[in-house]
This record gives sequence, C-alpha cells and structure tokens, in this order.
Amino acid sequence: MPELPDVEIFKQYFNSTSLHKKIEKVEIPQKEMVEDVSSRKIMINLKGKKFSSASRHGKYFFAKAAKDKYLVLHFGMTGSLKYYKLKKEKPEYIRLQINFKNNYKLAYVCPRKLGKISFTESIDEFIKKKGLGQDSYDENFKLADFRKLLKNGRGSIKSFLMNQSHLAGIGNIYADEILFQASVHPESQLDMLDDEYIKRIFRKLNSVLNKAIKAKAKKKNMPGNFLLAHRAEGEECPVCGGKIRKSTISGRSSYFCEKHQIKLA
DNA sequence: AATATTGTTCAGCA
DNA sequence: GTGCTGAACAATAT
Repeated sequence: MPELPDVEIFKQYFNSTSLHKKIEKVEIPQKEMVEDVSSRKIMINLKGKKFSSASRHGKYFFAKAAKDKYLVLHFGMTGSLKYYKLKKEKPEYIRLQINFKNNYKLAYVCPRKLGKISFTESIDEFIKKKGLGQDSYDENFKLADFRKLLKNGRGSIKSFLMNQSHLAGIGNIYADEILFQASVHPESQLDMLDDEYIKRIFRKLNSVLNKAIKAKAKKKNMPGNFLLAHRAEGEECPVCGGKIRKSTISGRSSYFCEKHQIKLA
C-alpha cells in the first residue's frame, strides 16, 4: 500500500539499513520495469559506490549514490523494500537487488510490476518532468498554498487530493481517510467548499499523514478513530456509529460514512 | 471462480 | 491548449 506514509517508512528503513556500505553488484531481473534509462546505466553508476542519503517526493523514492546520481524507485501498488542476508529470508518477486560488500542485500520487491525503476542526475528535473506537485508532507506547505491549489482544480475533492500534479503523495486510502476525518463526503465538489471546510481538510491532511507515519504506516498501529481499519461496506463507523458505504469515484473504491460525512454538491 | 486491489498513464471528451 | 474521467495495465489474494 505505498502511498506517502508507506514510502516515508521505506525511506527510514533504507536509511537504517543501506547507507555507507559498498555496493558490490546490482541485479535487475525485470528490465521492463526500468523507465527512461538503460538498466546498464543504473548498474554502472551504482557499482563500487555507497549510498550517502535518501529522500522522497510524493510517492517517489530517491537514493543518492554519488554527486548528481540518484537511483529512483516508485512502488506502484505492491512494492516494498527488504534488507536481508540469508537465503531463507529472500523474498519473492525481486525486481532489483543491491548486493553490498558485507553480504547483505537490499531487495526491491514488486509482485504486480506496476512500480518503476529509474535513475536521475537531478531530483528537481525528475519532479518537473513527471509533473509532480507540491509534496503533501512538507513543512513549507501551508494553508495559503492549499487554498491557491484548490482554486485551480475542478471536480470532486477526492479526485483533487489524489491528483499527483496538484499535490504529491496522497492515494486512495489516505484521501478517504482525510475526508473521513474532516467529515466531508468524497464526492463533494471543489467549488462548493467554503473556507471553513478548506481549513478543516487541510488540518486533517496534515494530522492524518503525521499520525500514519508515527504509526509506521501499519494498519494495526493506527488510531482507533481511523477509517483505515474499517474499509468495508456495512461496517460500523468508528466515530459516529453510522454505516460505512462504498462507491466508485475516479475509478477507485471509495469508503465513507453515510452519516457524518457531508456532501456538498 | 469471480472479484477486488494500494498507482500511473493515456485516449477521449467537455 | 486545458484538465478531468475512466479504462488499461500485471499479478496476486480472497
């Protein structure tokens, strides 16, 4: 479930396992998943280097291998990272693997192959080329910026929150969660949201991402009033006791409480 | 067995 | 040109 909080946790995991270790070999068994560059280029640029830091923009992950050299990973719907040593710990569906000199390996696992492997000389250029908007979990992202962004959008609030060119990092699960916490129906139209609603959504956007990251993006650690653990038709709303409903918005399953989430349309 | 699934891209349309 | 919507994509779990 890699949305922003998940990728943030992958970054922390990477930082605590894979920095400052010499890279002996890079294996890319799934060349089709490499985008815009050759897999050869990635291997050549990583071999013999050490990762010095990692960063994230929206759902994209960047690992710095040298000055102006970054491995880029996107996790699609099912991607993850695993650092391991023993053969019996080796995960299935490895699409890229970094073998370190200390005999540990970092595997990029992606069963459904909807992720992407890439490489860039400039993170800013990469973000621009991808047309990604402001990162949703950036302390410089303020209410005034959010207001400005909303003015340029049309359609439903949920589609807006999920649109990576407006705001990078929020996907289906967390868009639902933010709107659930803000008591706003996902199909509410942007032009109907007054400033009170905008403030509320923005506050919840921040608090939901914060709490999700504190919970290590794990469902079982999430606060009890989160929708996340109750995403099923007919479930009881953990906030007001209403019924959880499901509908399709922007081609994705949306879950919301029919009782306390108000529809503005 | 049929159905659902966390994301992005691209064609089609307003 | 613009920007939104919905289908397609791959492979698995239930």
